Amino acid sequence: MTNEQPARTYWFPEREDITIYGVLAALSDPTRLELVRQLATGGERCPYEFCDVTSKQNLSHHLKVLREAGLITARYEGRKKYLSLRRELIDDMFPGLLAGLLTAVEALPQT
Amino acid sequence: MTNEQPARTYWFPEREDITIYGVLAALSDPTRLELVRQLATGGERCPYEFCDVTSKQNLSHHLKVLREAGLITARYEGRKKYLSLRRELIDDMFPGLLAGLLTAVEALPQT
DNA sequence: ATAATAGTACAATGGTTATTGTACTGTCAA
DNA sequence: TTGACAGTACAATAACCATTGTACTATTAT
Repeated sequence: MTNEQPARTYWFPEREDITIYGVLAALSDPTRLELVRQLATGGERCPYEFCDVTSKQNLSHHLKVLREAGLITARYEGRKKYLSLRRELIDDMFPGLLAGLLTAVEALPQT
Repeated sequence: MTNEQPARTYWFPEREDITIYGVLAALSDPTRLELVRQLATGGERCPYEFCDVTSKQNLSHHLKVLREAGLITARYEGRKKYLSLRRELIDDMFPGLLAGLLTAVEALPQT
């Protein structure tokens, strides 16, 4: 049988569902901050490209946290899944926040 | 007997002890974000001026978290204690972070 | 001295969360 | 069909944390 929809679909928060507390809490974890850093500097990524960051179960968990906080979105192309930062939205809601954060993260001693 | 020192002295982190993770974690709590907001907009404050934010024990706890994260410092003048943001240090280490954050917090629907 | 004020220390509790192991679904290549 | 790959769901555990209650210290005012 045919399935026109992507294999799995999730809930993504709208603008009014996103809070500064949720965003900050999502960003306050080293693993998630690293994911955000790579998405910010490298653009779209597939989840399996983050396998060196942590285990796949934990990766799935952290991606869920980032998604529910409103920080990332996903695009399905064929059978592949591409993650990306919701940069315009976050920059519009919290101007300077991501920029300042990424500047600080890039200046960290060890990548 | 005389006591030349302030009644209580604490450890305050130096620049090399301050991490982006600690700062973000400290800022990801609504209570602490409110304290930081008031310190940023109103300048120096005495702890008892925050009694309307939460209980004094909890206030003491959150101020400790903010202090150990490197976000605030204290000045003793006579018997009074004045809290303030370590604004120059944070702005130097994480440019744009506090500014973007405070912009977002000030834009929140309810203060 | 006594009471009031400002602040902290400590224990307890309930809730959250990061991590791991196991198991499952769906897709692709052989 | 079989196996490998990509990803998720769920349970369990351990750690962390926000909050509150009780008790304590130190200082000031009466």
